[in-house]
Amino acid sequence: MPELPEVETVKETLKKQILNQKILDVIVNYPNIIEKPSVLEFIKKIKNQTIIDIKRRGKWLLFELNDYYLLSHLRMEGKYYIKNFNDEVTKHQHVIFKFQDFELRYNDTRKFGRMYLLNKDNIYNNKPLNELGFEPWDNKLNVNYLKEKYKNKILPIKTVLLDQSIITGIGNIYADEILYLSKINPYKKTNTLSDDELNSIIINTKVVLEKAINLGGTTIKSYTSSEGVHGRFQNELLVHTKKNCPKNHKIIKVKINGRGTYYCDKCQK
DNA sequence: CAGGTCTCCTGCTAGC
DNA sequence: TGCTAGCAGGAGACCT
Repeated sequence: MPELPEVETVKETLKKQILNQKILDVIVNYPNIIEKPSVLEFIKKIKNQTIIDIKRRGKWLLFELNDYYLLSHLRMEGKYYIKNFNDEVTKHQHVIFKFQDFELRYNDTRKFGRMYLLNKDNIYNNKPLNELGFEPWDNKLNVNYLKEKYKNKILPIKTVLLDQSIITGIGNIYADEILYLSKINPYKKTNTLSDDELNSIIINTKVVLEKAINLGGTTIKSYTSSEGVHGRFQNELLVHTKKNCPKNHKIIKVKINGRGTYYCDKCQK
């Protein structure tokens, strides 16, 4: 599923493909994908807008247009495909952007993804971007910041790592990997973490996400095909979906706040 | 305010 | 073999 590294990869790929393209028309086959504004207004406003730039904030894709920002969250299964006009439209292709020579199709099996079309000014101070915490590489993400954010949290650290308002971009898979590398038990109450443990989380968040971005980037060449992206990072996972950890201890699978969680109780204390 | 639960969706799978 | 109930999961809504 798309987490920060996949979104970063999608962004870089799309930049090579659709920058400076003008949206001549848009077709919305499943209206619920469009969160704001109404579908009619969305279609009316986006017509004749040109893709000036593509950015990323957390797991959000930001398409900068002349007068608006198109924000797109892929959630579980959202993907973008470049297609020809005469390619068959399959049942999971919900939003189709038509350019002069080809089209961009938003594909989403579970229909969880969402799009916003927002006025260009002040997007970072409005929903949905205004409540996002620091990017993993932001200098302001330090031990003191986490201490302040974590001091009243008695929830398990696994749960809190997924809170996008503190650090943005960590998803379920990477949370498990970060905690393994940090040698922290996912059940550990967030407000009991030591400074060293907080520092480990900050460092390993960057390590895990950077590695995933690099691996995703290497396989992105196949992205323009109808097959989509198959990042290689999943071959590098240490605990998530694994039977044994790198030290060959048995991995435990549990549910923490409804999320499948893999960890090693010998390596993670 | 913090935390718990429900909801949205569909493809896949365990179990009969 | 074929059917179905149940599960997975990011994030917002709603409740306590």
